[in-house]
Amino acid sequence: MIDIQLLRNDTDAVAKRLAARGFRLDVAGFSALEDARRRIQVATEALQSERNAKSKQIGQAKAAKDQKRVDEIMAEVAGYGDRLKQMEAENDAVQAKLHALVSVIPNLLHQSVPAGTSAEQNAELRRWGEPRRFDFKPRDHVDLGALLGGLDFDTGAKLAGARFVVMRGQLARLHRALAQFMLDVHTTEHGYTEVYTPYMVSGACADGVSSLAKFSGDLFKIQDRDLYLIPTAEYPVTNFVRDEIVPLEALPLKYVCHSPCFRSEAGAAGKDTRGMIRNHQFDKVELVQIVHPSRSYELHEELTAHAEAILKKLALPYRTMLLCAGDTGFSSAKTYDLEVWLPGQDAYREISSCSNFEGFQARRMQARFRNEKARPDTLHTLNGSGLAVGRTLIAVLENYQRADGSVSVPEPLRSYMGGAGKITPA
RNA sequence: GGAAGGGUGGCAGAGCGGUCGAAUGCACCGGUCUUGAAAACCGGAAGCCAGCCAGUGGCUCGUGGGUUCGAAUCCCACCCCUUCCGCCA
Repeated sequence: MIDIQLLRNDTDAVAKRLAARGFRLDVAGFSALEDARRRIQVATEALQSERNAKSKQIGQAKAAKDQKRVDEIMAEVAGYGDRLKQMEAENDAVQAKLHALVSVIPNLLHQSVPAGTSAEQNAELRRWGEPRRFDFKPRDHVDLGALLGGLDFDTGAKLAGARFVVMRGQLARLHRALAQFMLDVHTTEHGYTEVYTPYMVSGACADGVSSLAKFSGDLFKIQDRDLYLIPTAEYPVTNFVRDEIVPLEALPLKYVCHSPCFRSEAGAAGKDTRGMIRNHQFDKVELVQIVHPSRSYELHEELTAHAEAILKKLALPYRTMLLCAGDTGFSSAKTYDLEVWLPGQDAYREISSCSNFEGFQARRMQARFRNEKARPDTLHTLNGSGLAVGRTLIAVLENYQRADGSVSVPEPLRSYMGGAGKITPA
């Protein structure tokens, strides 16, 4: 949620900043609603105050055994109940309307975010690694998977439909090795605490990190229950601090979580249908940081570097993109995407997304810390993939393939693979 | 699934219709004392919202409703936790 005070005090400026990301704020509508809210809330609270004062007097009169005085005041308060009930209902209604309006407003963008409406306008900040030159025509992961006998999309489809995969043998093991490797690096080298969480969260948690009203269609919901399959471990992990006041000295909190992710891909029909680039279920190792507002941008850079470190250790060429205004997600103030080189697609493809949400999620979640003046204050939240395991598997297969269809195992993964140096066709 | 008990401030734990947003203890912060610390003593301190910013008002004792002039206290529903039994990875 954006800062409601800021929205009230400087509505036009906020509207202008929102326009930068293509969101049109109905300024007149908001102002009218806000005026009504102020009027009704003030009036309601004034009447409540009066009621409370008189009730207190009744109590005092009763204590003084002054029955005459009690009857007098009771007569005065006679009509209050109904009037109050009506005003409170009116107040609730306008508050709900206002909340509904404000909760679907996206975050304000950081000033470093470039203008733009689509991914084409994202800014490439840096490249690392040289895409390998093949002396044969490189296969994509689907062909490699078929050759190696470890990626089975037919059985995935038989079990659950399109956008599901079954992995077998050495490829299943490589997939596991990647997740283990990432967890080990982040815990031992980058200072994260490993966590294991539920793979379903309540609607309140979902609404804490994003807008459930706006994006519930992207999630798989459990029938007849207020539970959603998580689309990323960001959902459970960030909510660790919901409704909490974190002590200052505990910051920053740094968590790493390996989990499956479930996405309906509702708006992606026909996109990336080949292979396992875009599945309904995939594994991801997620980095989450809960930080002091004064350090969020510094730590955002650090977190991004932590994700990049995995790509470097695996010697996978990648580039770092700064998303433009139109491509930055609802809750984010600033997002870096890491794109890995995929020879099979002859393109860089997203493998990690690292965002600074500033206080946007924290305000939705009521996640606070006790600041230097011992007052509750809004936290900042960060997260990033470190990395998407399925896509990393694709990247390893495609970048490490040999002419005969076998695949070398990157050095850092060999100890996780029982020392195997390569994977060969079955 | 069955039975019982319980959800109150950072924690523990009173209160069970009326100056209760809440006793008390621990922890915490400030002060006195001390060479310093501890102990002792004195004092302070919940969160959210609104505001014509005042030592102002409202809301909050799991959540939502109800009764009442007045609810942490009474009634209803729901959620969650604990223990026991059953079942089970």
